Amino acid sequence: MKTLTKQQLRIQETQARLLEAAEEVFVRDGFEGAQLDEIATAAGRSKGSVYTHFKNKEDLFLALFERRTRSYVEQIAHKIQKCADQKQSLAAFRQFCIELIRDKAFSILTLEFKLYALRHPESKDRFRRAFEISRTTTDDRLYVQMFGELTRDTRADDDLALAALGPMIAGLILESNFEPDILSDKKLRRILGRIFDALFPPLD
Amino acid sequence: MKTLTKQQLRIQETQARLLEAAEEVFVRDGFEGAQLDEIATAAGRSKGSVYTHFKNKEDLFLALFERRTRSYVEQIAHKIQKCADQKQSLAAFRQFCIELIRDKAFSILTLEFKLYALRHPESKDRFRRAFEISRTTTDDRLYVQMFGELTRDTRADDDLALAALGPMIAGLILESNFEPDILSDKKLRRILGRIFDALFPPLD
DNA sequence: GACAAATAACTGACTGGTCAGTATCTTTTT
DNA sequence: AAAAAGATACTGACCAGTCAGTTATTTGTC
Repeated sequence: MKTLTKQQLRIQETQARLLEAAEEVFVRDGFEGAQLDEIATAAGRSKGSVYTHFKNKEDLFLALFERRTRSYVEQIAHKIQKCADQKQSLAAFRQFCIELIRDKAFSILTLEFKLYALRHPESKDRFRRAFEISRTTTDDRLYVQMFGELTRDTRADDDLALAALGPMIAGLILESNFEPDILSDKKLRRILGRIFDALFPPLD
Repeated sequence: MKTLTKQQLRIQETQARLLEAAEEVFVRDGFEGAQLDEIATAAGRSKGSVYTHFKNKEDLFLALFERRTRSYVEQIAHKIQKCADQKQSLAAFRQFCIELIRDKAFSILTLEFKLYALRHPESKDRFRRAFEISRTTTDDRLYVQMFGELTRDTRADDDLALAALGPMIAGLILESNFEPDILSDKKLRRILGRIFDALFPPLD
């Protein structure tokens, strides 16, 4: 690892600060509602500085989402890789789902992001790529780790299960973040348990 | 039904037109992005006219959502009531879910609505009430119709099932509307089938 | 004629993006 | 080692465009 110059360090810090502040403001006010001035100020910089590091508001938004997504993908990949068998990795995955669901900021960001992408077809490709990060990376590793090579023949069914799991989690994210008093932690676990059992019946 | 004067008819028409136009624009551009001017023009009226019928932008948005929700609630309630037995009403409900999931405009509206409510605690109560319309009304009727009085003793489990069903559908709405090429109609039906079977196992 | 709906011009606050100038760090020259 | 030259992150004032909401006026119905 090569040492960074003072300037490079400063750049890194500025970008990190801007992204952190951006997350707070974007989550609170949404893309349209967020003001670059406020983000910059919260980051201890000026608005012009945002434009030194990012092309425009959208670019900042995208960078933020990519960073967050990448971080999550790395986390889950790391956890799954440490697991000894399929049962264990399935359990790890389930636990991970709960954490994901409980991450309110990320949930809102994702929603906001999807809505934005939907409404800006001209930049849809860039956004799609950001989502691909999570989909492709996790899916492949999960397949091998959770279902193993053994289940290749029943892959069609696993496909269905995975296809159902995504929406399921998205839905729980919605519900738990928007009506937190309705969906207690205990209930969330029970629901997830039931869903997992239904979608991934134990092999026999 | 009492006959309406010409003026009253005109008012009704104006409101209906405004709401229709509002739906189109709100769905396409989101709450912040939507412009009252465009809504009014699309409705064949002027912006000022919006303010004769609605308090402000938020009020228009809310009215729109309430109308749509109420309409859906009435539809499902009507369909379920026509069913002869529990099995039939469960099937009707499943079919209804598919229609709901495929209603892109309503899906986006709901999301936008939830995000708005989340960010405007001062009017959270009004919004909550709008959601209550669907929750309470459907839940109660569904209980009796789908599970009947017989299952009161196992109600705890049904509670869980219903609690899981909401998010599930919300998730499918998300997935199917934002990545339509991924979730085909056939797959959607299969997923729903699996979920329903898992959540509402046939009584024996 | 009274009253309310509809119009259209207007206002005022707001904000994304720009840019000329400054401060700070790095590289080159002597 | 010091100074000069170069590079670039950063600033902050500014502008042009936008848009929710208001108001004065007109139109149409009962």
